[in-house]
Amino acid sequence: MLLRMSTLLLKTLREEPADAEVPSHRLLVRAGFIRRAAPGGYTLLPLGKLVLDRVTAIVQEEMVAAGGQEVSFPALLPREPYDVTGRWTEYGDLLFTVKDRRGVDHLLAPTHEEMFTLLVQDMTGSYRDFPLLLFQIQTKFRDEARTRGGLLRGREFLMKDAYSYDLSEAGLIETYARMRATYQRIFTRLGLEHAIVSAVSGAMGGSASEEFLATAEVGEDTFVGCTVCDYAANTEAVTTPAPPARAVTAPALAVHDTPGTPSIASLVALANERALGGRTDWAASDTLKNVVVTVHHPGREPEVLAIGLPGDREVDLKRVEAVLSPATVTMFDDFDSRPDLVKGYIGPQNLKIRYLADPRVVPGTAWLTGANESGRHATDVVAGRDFTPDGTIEAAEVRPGDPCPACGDGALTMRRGIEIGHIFQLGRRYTDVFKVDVLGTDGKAVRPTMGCYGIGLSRAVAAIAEQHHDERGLVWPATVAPADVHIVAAGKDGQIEAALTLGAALSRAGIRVLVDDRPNVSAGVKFTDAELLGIPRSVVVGRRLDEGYAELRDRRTLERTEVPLADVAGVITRELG
RNA sequence: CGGGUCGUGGCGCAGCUUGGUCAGCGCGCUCGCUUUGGGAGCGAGAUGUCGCGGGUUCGAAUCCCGCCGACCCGACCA
Repeated sequence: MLLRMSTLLLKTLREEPADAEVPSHRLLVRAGFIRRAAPGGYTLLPLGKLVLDRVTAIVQEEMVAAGGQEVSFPALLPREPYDVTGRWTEYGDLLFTVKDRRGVDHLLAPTHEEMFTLLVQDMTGSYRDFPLLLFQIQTKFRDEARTRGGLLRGREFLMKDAYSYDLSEAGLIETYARMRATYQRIFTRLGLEHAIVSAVSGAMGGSASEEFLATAEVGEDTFVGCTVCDYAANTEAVTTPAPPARAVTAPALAVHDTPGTPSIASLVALANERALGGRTDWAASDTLKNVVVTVHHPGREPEVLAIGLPGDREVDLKRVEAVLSPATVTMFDDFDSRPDLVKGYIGPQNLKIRYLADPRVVPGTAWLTGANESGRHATDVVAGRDFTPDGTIEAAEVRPGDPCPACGDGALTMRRGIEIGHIFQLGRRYTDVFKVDVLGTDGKAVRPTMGCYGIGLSRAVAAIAEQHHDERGLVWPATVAPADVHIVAAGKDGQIEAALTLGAALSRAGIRVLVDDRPNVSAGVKFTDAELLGIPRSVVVGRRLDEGYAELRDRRTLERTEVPLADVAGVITRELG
């Protein structure tokens, strides 16, 4: 490959695009890799397309090596299969739907579980056809409420989605493990530093679920790690270690007048002021905060639910929803209709609604909490004596410094990441609804169990840019760079010709070459552009050409070395290994 | 979907409060000459439905209403 900048469709921008905020978006636009074309949609320019193709090739290669077979479905699909699985409605506003000229409903697919499963149903019949691992690389559509970050979150994006079909749980577990290892290889080859975090499986159902997060400050996902062990998890999936139950030593429950204290802060202040229970060292963590939420179970009446947690913690509704999935949860606000729920003064004693408590609320713990009367609170409200929760719930926000649930020794740290991959054991949700049965070795029907494995390819390009840049521009990993070497003809006279001659020689040796052969462009501009474009090595054919020397530059370290022109091909070939 | 900021040549911006030589600046682009190792110099040029639609007015980039779009925060997010 030999690209000449004199004819390449490329325009680098000297100034920052005003509508780009995150580094990857800014640099990809400024360096001429992408250009916005539609709300949440980007045109890949020649250089951007080269990078995406290299990313895609790596993914294809590893998927095939893992036993995957590539297929390709239409992106425009009929409604019916999605009605069968319920996703036409369950997917909600995120689903891009279209009507054809006859008014018939179609959708622009966000994922393809239905189509893959129907294909498997159509083309298999015997245990001999399994296990099966199919994948495709397809444009996916989601009517995102808010697109952001250029390629990071668009309404249209390129995704590799794979689905495995096994006839046994053991087979699924084995396939899942193989895909997990494959993903680690893929992301390592892409140069992406990543964490594998346990995730909740969400509305898709299924048991094991892990997300691959490329660490980046601009990432939308917060995940926790441990200072001691290798635990990593999405905040939704973090479990709280429960302290051991205690013997009841607290005195009997006592009710106090606490006027004007509907908030934890005001309650703690008043409790100390009045020395409730003889104490003046009340802290928010001594109080039990009781929050009322409305749980919207699909197809059922909403449930009003109370959640108890230490008063120094906020409720994290995402964590609550993760537990109660597929139900959605909102804060309850219709206190007028429930005189039994006294806003600001709710206690767990004698509640008429279901009450779930934070795991820290173990039997024997004594709390300062509401007395279920306006302007009154109670001290020494003891779990297991004065109230018994209907269960525990992971509702409290996770904080840095919280104890690690895995090793118990370390503290949790919080970092941000870009979700670039997600794998999970889907189970039989889809094979059940489509009644996919095949004959087993004993002649009896067996229902395959599924795994699902996705990688956002266009997003991965952005994630790579996010992790590999400096103040001068992009710094592509060699594995995905649009070219292996960037030859800069720095000056006048024969330098452009010499650069092109060198480029042709390298190209013949199988090296991807970009030559800056633009006439009448000053060396300074060419150097700046080379640094912005981020091709890992460049060769400057310039002032020492007459002496037979070129200059090699390393984009990452910015190191320069003089090399005899005749040796350039050899040096680069050696570096490429 | 809520809150905020913003839409003016390809890009970055000024002008808007106070309607009337305000359609302007820098970069980029074209042509000529010079220059050529760190975003060159001089000269001459081209490029705008001022996001879209309606309204007010003798007159609207400027005021009013509606819509669309972008970005940020939040909600949402296989």
